Amino acid sequence: MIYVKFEQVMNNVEEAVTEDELAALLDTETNITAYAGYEPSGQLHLGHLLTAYKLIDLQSAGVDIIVLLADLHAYLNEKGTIDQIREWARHYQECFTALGLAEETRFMLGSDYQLEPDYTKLILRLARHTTLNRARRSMDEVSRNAEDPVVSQMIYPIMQTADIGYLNIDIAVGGIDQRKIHMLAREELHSMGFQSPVCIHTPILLGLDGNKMSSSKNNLIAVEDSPESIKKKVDSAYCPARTIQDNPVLQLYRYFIFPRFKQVELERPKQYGGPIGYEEFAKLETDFAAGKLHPLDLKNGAATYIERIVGPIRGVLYSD
RNA sequence: CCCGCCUUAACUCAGUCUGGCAGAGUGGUCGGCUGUAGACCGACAUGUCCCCCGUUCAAAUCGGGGAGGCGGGACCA
Repeated sequence: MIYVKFEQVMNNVEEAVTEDELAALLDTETNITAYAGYEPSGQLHLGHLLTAYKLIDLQSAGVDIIVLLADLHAYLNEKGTIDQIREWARHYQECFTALGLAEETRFMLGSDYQLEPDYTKLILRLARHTTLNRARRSMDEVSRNAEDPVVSQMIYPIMQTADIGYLNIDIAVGGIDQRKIHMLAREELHSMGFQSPVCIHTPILLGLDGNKMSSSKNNLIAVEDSPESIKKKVDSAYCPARTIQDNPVLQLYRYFIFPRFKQVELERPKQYGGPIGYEEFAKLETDFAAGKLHPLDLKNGAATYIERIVGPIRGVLYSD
């Protein structure tokens, strides 16, 4: 049973640091806590879902879940005014609830505790032990302006470290872009007498155009996208025939569709072979690589199934 | 506190000396070619020229004031 839990938690994960520690944690009887933090800014998109679904995996493995709506982090990272960010935070919580996190999930707003004296002291201790170079490098993948960083962006990683210690987190979940901050946290927390968190890192999705995902380039699918919008975005996605390397449409199948549907049925015009079904991603990928599956049929199916995943979330969001 | 440089399209930047319709590349949108997208070809759209005041028939451009960024200097009993 434990092995099954571990397999589920490790599915579609870029890395776990370390797998042994993770297995040991899942093996314990005592309650353990996992968390992921999100900067509330911009629409929630498929990239966010990757970590959110990982939290759900952990939840079903018996782990307590904290979702941190990191309003102060977003502020420190120049994502907007506090008021704008709070507005997004409310929206994020609605989205996370809608997408299937269980009722007992704890949602926390960073500012609810990050201004407490004890927390502040922890920040100062961490500041005392963290070099500027280390803090800056840890933010390379997280901050937008790699050059000309502001001091607040140096506070960001030590606050994230403080969160993990302060909230007694056993497992920190995040995209692989969080890696350097998490490694800093493991090192610093350990040397300061806290336990180091196990870290689970999900892949960073490629944008639909094959480049880095960016809200400003409109190459991502948001949970609020209409079926028409999803269809249009998938249609225009980069998808060279027989190429499985860095193919954003195949990513949709790997990370979203197959984990949720046991049987995937793709429509296809008779002249090209008629409908075809798959039970696992590997087989679909092999067929695509062999040229047995045309990109357009792949896209049509992806749009249909992604809508089936995102549609219900959108439905809950707009039900009131 | 002092000195120098920078700020123009979503991005990177020309243009400022010598005032005269706001530019290029990348990106974007639309179309053609492909049973998808990309590539390629064709077309289209970019805008608070950092802000304010002044000079002028006319200011991105000249003068004054200010803001933000970058670099240096000075201070270091």
